[in-house]
Amino acid sequence: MARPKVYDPAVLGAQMRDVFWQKGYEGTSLSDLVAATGVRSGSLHAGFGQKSALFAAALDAYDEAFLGAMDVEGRGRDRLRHYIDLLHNRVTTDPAKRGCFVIASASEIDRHTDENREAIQSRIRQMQMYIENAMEEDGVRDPDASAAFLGAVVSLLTLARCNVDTAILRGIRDEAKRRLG
Amino acid sequence: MARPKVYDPAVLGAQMRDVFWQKGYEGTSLSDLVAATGVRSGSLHAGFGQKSALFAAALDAYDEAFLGAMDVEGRGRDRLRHYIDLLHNRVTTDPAKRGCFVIASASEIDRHTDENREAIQSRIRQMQMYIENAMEEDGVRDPDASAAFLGAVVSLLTLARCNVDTAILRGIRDEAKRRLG
DNA sequence: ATCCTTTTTGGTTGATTGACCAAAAATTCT
DNA sequence: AGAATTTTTGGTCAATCAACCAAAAAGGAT
Repeated sequence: MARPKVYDPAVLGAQMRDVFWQKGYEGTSLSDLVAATGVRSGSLHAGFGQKSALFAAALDAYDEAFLGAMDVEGRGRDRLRHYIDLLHNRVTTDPAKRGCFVIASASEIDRHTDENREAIQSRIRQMQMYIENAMEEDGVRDPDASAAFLGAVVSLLTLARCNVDTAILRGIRDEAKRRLG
Repeated sequence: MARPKVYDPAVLGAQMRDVFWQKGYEGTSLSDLVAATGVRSGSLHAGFGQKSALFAAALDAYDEAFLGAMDVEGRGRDRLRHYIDLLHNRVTTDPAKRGCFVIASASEIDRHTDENREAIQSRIRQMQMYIENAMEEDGVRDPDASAAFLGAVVSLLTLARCNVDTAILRGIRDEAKRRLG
């Protein structure tokens, strides 16, 4: 009884995610989004809301890549070893060197709305809990080791954008695995 | 034989540094800079050049805080232990939670000019060499340990902005020191 | 005191930004 | 076919952006 949407909100979210991912929040304009999606600004506003809502949708579309990727095989610290291998591999083979959308967004967290700020921080907290839970599968509760592992993930994803020597990224990965015992 | 500058370029650089530091590169406008410095945009352009040159000056004004702070007492890995203590302390007591200007700039590195991109990366490289040199003072050459320490610094400075549990920041600091032996 | 040089002022520029809206188009249901 | 409903189109809107410039102001040198 109504005109159907011509775009798929899910693929639209993914397209916007890629733009925000590469250009940052302030760095992407509405017209950037229009150019990347082929959807006019009027439709974007009607379908989602203002810019901050577009970003929220982009963040949702990223979950599969960041938190979803944590569903990796193994148990306990084995899963963490596989996870950081996966991250390192993904990050070093990305020709665009985009690093991680969440971490990049965290670095410009001041410029987000309260709502999106919370959404970003929540994802980092989820990462922290994922790490702690994985270690507890081995009966290990070591807050400092968890923090160090989270730090390794964060630094890996940050430095991936910076053209640093690849030996550094490898070193961070290997040390993180070594520390797990 | 000419009208003297009414502003001190050094303090002007420091003022601009603080604005860029808090708001990011794209996030700060010329009028932000004018408001913070009291110097009109015409003078800024005449004295420095376009926006990217203003940022370069701000980056220079930061060196004392980032690389200059590495002149901490001790030798070898002792110096690294003091350094990360200093960083942790500085970062956790900053009410504005600004983290590190260089790391924050690295996260939006795509949006900088080639020149500033290089300036940012160069500072990270300097940090890496500082770490390696410090370890070599103890006769230790351990690229993975250096990478891990650099990772700890980067993650500490990144997460400092994100309202994460302070225990995480402490954990990252302590693990970095522990790994040094 | 007057010239000379440089800084500063105060403004304009054209482009771009995010936000919004009314009218046209598209589709399903009756 | 026509009514109802939603999306899309294409545009406007004020605000802001970075960049630049001519003229006024401020000294130091002579």
